[in-house]
Amino acid sequence: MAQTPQSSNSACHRSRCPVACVLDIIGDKWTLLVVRDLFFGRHTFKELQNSLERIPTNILADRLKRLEQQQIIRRELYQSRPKRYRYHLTEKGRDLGPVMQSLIGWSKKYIADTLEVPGVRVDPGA
Amino acid sequence: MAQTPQSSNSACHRSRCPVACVLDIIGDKWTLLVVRDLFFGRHTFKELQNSLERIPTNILADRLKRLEQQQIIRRELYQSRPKRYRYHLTEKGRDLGPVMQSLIGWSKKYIADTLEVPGVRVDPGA
DNA sequence: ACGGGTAACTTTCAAAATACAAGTCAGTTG
DNA sequence: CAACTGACTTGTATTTTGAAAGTTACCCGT
Repeated sequence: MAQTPQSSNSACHRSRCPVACVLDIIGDKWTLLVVRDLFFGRHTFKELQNSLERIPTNILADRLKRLEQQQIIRRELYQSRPKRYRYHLTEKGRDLGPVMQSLIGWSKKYIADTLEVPGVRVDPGA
Repeated sequence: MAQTPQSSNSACHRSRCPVACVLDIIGDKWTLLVVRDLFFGRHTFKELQNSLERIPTNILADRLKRLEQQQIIRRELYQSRPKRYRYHLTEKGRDLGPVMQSLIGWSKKYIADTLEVPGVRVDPGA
C-alpha cells in the first residue's frame, strides 16, 4: 500500500457519509472523465484536452490540481527543457476502476447508442 | 424489464461515451445522495430534505424532477386530501446499487472516519 | 536574429448553477 | 380562526462553469 489509505479526509466537509465524502472528491461532471482518459492511455495535458468531450482548459487544469492534491494522480516531469508533464493514476486512482466499471455497466443497460469502451490500457511504466 | 432499457438517451449531450452519458445524469454533488437516501428508506420530500447533508429544497425539488424524467424514480401520491407524495426507486434506479456500493468501497478504503452504512432497506411495497 | 509553432497553463468575463432564506398553497388540527 | 404541516416555489447573492484569448518557455527553419 503506497498511497497511505485512511489519510486525512480534508476534502470531506458535508458529512461523514462515505457516499457524500467520495462525491465531494469526484462528484462533478468532469473529474471522472479525466480519470477515464488516464485509464485509457491519455497522459499529457494536450491529450486530455483533446479528448472526446473537449473539456475547457481551465477546468482541466483545476481538476488535475485537485486530483493531485487527493493523490489520485501524480504529475511527472518527463522532459525538462521545454517543461513537459505526464499525469498518471496512483494506486488510489486505479482503485476507481470498479466505480468506472459499474458506471459503464449501468450505462450500457440503460442508455442507448453509447460507444464501445476500449479495454483499460495499463501503462507499462507505472 | 419494466423501465424499457435502451430508451432514448436525450440527456446525453456531451458525447456518446458511456461514462460521459451517465455523468450527464448523475454527475453532480447531490443526485446520488438523493438516490442513496431512497435506498436507505427515506421517501418523502421532508425526509429527504432532513437527511444528513441538508440539501437545499430548491435543489432537492430539481433533482427529484430530473430523476423522475430519467425514470430512475417514480412519484406516488400516497394521500390525496392534503396531497402527499412518496418517491421510490424504479428498477433503473435500484440498478444504481452497484455504483453506490463501489463508491462506498472506495470510500472505506481511502477516506478516514466515514460512518458505517446501514444495509440497504428494500421497501416491501415496491 | 526573427517568425512561426508547440505544450502547458492562466486570465478574463459572461452565463449558468448553487445556496440560503423566505414565501406560497392546500389542507388539518386545536 | 390561528397555528401547523408537507411540498414545493421564488428571490437573490455567491460560486462555479465555459469559451476564448493570453502567457511562458522553449524549439526549429531561414
